[in-house]
Amino acid sequence: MTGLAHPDIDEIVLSDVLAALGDETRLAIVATLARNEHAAMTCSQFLEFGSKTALSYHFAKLREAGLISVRPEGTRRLISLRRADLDQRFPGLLDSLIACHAASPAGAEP
Amino acid sequence: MTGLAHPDIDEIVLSDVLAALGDETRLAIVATLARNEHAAMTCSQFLEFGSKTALSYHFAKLREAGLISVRPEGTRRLISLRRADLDQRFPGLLDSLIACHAASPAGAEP
DNA sequence: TGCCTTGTTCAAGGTTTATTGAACAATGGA
DNA sequence: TCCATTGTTCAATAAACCTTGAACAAGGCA
Repeated sequence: MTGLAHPDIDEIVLSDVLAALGDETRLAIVATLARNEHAAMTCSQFLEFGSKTALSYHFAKLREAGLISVRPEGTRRLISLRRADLDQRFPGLLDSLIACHAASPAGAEP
Repeated sequence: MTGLAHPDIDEIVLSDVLAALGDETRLAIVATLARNEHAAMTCSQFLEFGSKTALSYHFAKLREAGLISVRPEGTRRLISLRRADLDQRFPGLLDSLIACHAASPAGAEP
């Protein structure tokens, strides 16, 4: 088992975080996670954003950048935003990003 | 002349901005511009970050993403952060990003 | 005029990215 | 046990990325 590597808090790199979010799909995933921080979300709840394979790829990107944590639970994976870790490493950044995305989502008025 | 196209304020896209900043070189360029917002900067002041050609490429990326404006002046180009435009489009984002970068620059302690 | 400086463009190259479909592993329930 | 569900891995592909060096354009100054 390779074991679902997550970077430590102080291994989270700003440019990696921004590169991970510099993609509409991953930005939408993170925004969705932020909107549902109370609930535990699984990969299959994001199928509107892409195929299973594509999602697996994007979740790996987000996990390696330190944005999300992935915890196996039975046959599925519970996904969550690393809100506390990110707030500690980059205070205010996540809120700022999410507010900006909410104010101008990808599919704004034509 | 193709004419140095700059996106309008409402054409600036969040994921494009983040993708542009998801690169150490461009992040460092923007941080430098933010630190010297009073002065007018030219391309050659950034040679520590890469070759002429590489810089030309990165400046084009930043310009197309809406982060900087480039104004020809004689034989050189005056580069500036689109601070006001960005603050209008994404309030607080630029300050947040710059603060995060300043708190954990690329070349932190080994 | 001629030269120097500043910066762009081009073609080439190697790397990384994002997507797809097929095959696989593991859990859980009938 | 068999089967459905969940999600990963693999190989392949097309596109985008970043860097390089050589060549070019244009302004300023002698």
